[in-house]
Amino acid sequence: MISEAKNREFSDIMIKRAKGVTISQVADAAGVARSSVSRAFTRPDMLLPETVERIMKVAEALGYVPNYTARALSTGRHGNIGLIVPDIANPFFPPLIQAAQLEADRSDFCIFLGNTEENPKQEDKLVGRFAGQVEGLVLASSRLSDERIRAHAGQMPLILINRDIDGIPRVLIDSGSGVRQAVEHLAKLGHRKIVYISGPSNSWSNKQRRTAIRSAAAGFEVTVETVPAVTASYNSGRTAVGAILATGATAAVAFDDLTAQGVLAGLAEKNVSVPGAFSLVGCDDVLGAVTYPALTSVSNRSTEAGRVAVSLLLEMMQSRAVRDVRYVLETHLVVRQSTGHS
Amino acid sequence: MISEAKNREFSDIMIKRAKGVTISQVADAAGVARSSVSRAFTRPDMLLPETVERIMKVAEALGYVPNYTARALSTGRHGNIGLIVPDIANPFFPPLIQAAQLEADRSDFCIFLGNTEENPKQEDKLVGRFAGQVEGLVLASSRLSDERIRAHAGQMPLILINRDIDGIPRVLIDSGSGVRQAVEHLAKLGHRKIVYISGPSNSWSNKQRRTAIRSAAAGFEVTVETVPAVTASYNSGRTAVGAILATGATAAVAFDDLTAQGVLAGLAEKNVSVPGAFSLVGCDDVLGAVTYPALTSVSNRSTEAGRVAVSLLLEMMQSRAVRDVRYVLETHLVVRQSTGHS
DNA sequence: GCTTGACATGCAACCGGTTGCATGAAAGTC
DNA sequence: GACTTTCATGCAACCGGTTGCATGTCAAGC
Repeated sequence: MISEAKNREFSDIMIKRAKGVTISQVADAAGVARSSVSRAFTRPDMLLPETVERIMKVAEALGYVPNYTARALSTGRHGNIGLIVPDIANPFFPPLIQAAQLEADRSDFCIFLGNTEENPKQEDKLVGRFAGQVEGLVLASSRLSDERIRAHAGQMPLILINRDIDGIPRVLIDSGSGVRQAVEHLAKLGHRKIVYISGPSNSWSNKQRRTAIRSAAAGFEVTVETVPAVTASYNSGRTAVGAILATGATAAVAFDDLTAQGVLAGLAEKNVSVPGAFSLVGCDDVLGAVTYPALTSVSNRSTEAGRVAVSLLLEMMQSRAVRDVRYVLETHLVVRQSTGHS
Repeated sequence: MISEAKNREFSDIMIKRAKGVTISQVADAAGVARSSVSRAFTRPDMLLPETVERIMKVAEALGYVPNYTARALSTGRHGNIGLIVPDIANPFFPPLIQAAQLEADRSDFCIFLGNTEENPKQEDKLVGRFAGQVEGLVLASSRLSDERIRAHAGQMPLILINRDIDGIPRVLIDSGSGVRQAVEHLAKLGHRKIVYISGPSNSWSNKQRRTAIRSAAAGFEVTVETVPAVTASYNSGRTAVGAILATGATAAVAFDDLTAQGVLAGLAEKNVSVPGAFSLVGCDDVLGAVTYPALTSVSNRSTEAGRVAVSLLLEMMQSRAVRDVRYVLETHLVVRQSTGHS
């Protein structure tokens, strides 16, 4: 199971790592002041072109690389932004992270990633830990209290994704629009009683979806019952199946695709055919065509959310002002094979 | 689609962010030297308990938070490690990232995440960008050349995941063992000709899997043909189906589950039943029970790989020595429903 | 030919901590 | 009581850059 290289006697070698070349060494070698070397890298227009060239040549030869930490100390700018998510392993987040990173990269910013395991304490700790090292922060689906978020927003530029707090710039994926379409779709298929399989109780999206379902159902003369699934996961969906069937409903909307996937598995175990005997709709559309039957789901716009959040953050950092932005991304229903007539 | 808060007239507010409290302010307020404040936080045993307590009280009252950037500049330790992956959206990586983060967190380290989009240039750029800000680096499935990796390893502690370079500590997921089991499994089911659907040509795992299949096949009197899928993705698997069927093989092993999933879709489109008319094995077991039919796959140990890599890195950073470690994680075949008699 | 201005470069302070060494007071030794 | 030891604290240099201001040079202006 574990194997290491044979030649253990040669295996411990002291590191002879090149202790980074500094600006002073370049300055000496090039016969200029440290400030000139600094300027050659940051404001070459202040120097004679030939001076810049000479410095660059020497720097190159010596293998000089600017030290970002030192630069950050004097300028206050580190070129990093933090991104905190509750669960990287949830397929909703990787595309968001990817998009955020891409957008950050366009402005030469690096992303500090934090994973909170859905734990507010861990989230608080990470924010504190990031504080000195990033210029701004994006909190995706934060599990923190409004007060804590406000407190952190007072310390540094902060953008929220899927969390709606007045006065703090936020990007919201409005799954309400898609969820309403889902209810309408189910109603048209003849379903009269549906279940909402809820997600984490401190999730803004969960509240939003539950509310949207209730209000939409009222309009279509459909009754709704809520069955909790505790966390957003395959297993909690699977174990919720008993409770779901006990309600007598003929269709369900799950908090997210992961939960829906668990429900699909649970239904299959109980030999309830989908969509023959039961219709199921997911949310976030992260599994879509992959499940069997292919899951009808509410589209997600996590990629755009990540991109927009970072772009708003960068703008905010640059203007050094905070605008009360509320950027809403609408969603829609993607019909596949997991829904049918009642 | 886009909505912003109504009260635009109030929306631009200059930031009045608390400009961080410094050690000097705490020192003045507590009537001690800056060094004492510093020690109160880093080596309280050097000070009288009552002095520490007084300093802490003042610091608390002022809302002092140590500046990690400044600390890093003088100590050379920033408490960050970098993790670079080729594609966050590939389900192989999130569990790895999560495990790495968890392990780092246990020692109070933060993770800098980099996504290279499978692009060596981007990877090189990110490494450079991280250089000043992290104490060590983990490169997962690096797409860089051996030379570049060696160069970077000379600059800072570096651990590789799924890349086998002599002299550089590495954690390898040996899919060879699982792949051999897959070939044996297929041979026992009566398959005499199988296809290996290859992945990225610069991927170490790809080479390893291809080699393992060939050598295993020889032992079981099975012939192997290779069909390229260019990148590791759903689409490239799907488009490869024509070429796969053209070989006349009755079974295939795909570079990874994503590719296999695409192949499944492609086969379904062509009305080739799985496992009735064709058997398929994936790799990495990231989709497993989710596909239809449930995919037989080679287990992945990405979680352990992430954990072990970070733990080796931390050890290496502490000892300031580099050991030629080659940590191998074996895999095995997980049989599900996508394989059957020929 | 002297003044003025533009401009390239250098000087030195600063960012916010850390740390080796010096200092001085209290405690211990004979 | 003088002498050493111990130890809490302060001093000041340092980490590697950035930047406002001073300086010196050279060409243009009159």
